[in-house]
Amino acid sequence: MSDDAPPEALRSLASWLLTQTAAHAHRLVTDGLGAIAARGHHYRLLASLDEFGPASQATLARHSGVHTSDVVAALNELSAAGHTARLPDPADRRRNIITLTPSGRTHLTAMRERLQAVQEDLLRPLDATERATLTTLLTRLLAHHENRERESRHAG
Amino acid sequence: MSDDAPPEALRSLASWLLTQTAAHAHRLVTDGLGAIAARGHHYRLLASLDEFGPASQATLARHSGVHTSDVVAALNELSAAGHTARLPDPADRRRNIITLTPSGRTHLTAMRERLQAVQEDLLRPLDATERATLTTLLTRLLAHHENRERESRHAG
DNA sequence: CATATTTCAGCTACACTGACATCG
DNA sequence: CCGATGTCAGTGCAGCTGAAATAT
Repeated sequence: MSDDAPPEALRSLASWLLTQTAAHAHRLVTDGLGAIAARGHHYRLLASLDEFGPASQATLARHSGVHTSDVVAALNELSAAGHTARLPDPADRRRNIITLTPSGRTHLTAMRERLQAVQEDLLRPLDATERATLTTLLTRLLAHHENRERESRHAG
Repeated sequence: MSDDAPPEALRSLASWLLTQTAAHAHRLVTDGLGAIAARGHHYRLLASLDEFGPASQATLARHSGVHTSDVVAALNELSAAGHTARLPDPADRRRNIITLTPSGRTHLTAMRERLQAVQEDLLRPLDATERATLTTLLTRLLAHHENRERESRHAG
C-alpha cells in the first residue's frame, strides 16, 4: 500500500522519517521476538530486572519506561510462563517483589540474540561509523525530550 | 513512568532509540495537529493530493502509504469537514476521484505550519549539519527497507 | 474467470487515562 | 488525609487482515 514515492511534503519531515523507520524497526523487533513467543515489553522488563536486580512493579515501570498498567499485564504473562516470580514484600504489603527466574534468564539470553540479529538487519545499509553517528544523534534527541518530559511533570 | 535511566540493554539498541524518539515525535505531531482538529493521516492524504493532483482512493493509498481501509475512514472525516470531495469516476464506476477543496488547501497550509514548528521542537538539540546528517541516514534506512518490502511483495 | 476498488468489521501493539482498593 | 502501589477497564492511534460488494 505504499508502492509509489511518497510526496516531498512527507519525505522532508524529520518526524515522518523517524516514525516510518521506527515502524520498520518495530516490525522487525516484533517478528524477531514473536518467533520465540516474546514481545517488546517482555524484553524491557527482563532486561531491567537483569540489570538492576529484583524490584517492585512501580520501580520496574520507572526503569523500563513501560506503563504500570502494562507492567501488570506483561508480568501476568511472564509469570505464567515461569520467567518471573512475584513475591510479596514483607516490609511493605502493597508491594510485589519481582525476580528473574533461571528460566527467565535463559529467555532473556534468547531475546538478546534475536535482537542483535534484528539490529544487523535494521542497520544493514550503514557502516560502523554511520551507525555510531545515528546512535549518538538519536541518544541526544531522546535525552532532550526525556528531560522536557521530566520538567513538565515536575512543573505540572 | 520512565523517570530512571533505562538499562544499557535498551539504550544500546538502535531499534529502541528509534522507536522511543519516534514516540516523542509522534506525540508532538499528534498534539500539534490536534490543536487544529487534524491528524497524521489527514496531512498525508492532503499533501499527496496537493502534490500529485486528484486521484482515486487506491492511488492515494499508494502515494501516501496510508492503508486503503484507513483512507476510507480519513476521507470520511475530511469530506465531512469539506476539505475533500468524492466524485464518481465516469470512466471507471468502481472509483471515486478525490479532490482537494479550497477549504482543504487552507487546512493543509495550517497543518504545514504546525508541522514546521514541530520539526523545530523535535530537532532543537541538533545544529543544521547534524539535522542534515540525521535526515540522510534515516532516508537511506527507509529506502532500504521500502525496497525489501517491495521485493518480498513481488516475490510473495 | 481473475483483478481492482471501495467499504466494513475487527485485530494487535503501544502509550496512556481513570478509577478503585489497599496500605504506609 | 495524603501519597504510593497494584489492578482492572477502557481509549486512541497506527498498521494491518479478512471479507464482502461492485465493477472492469
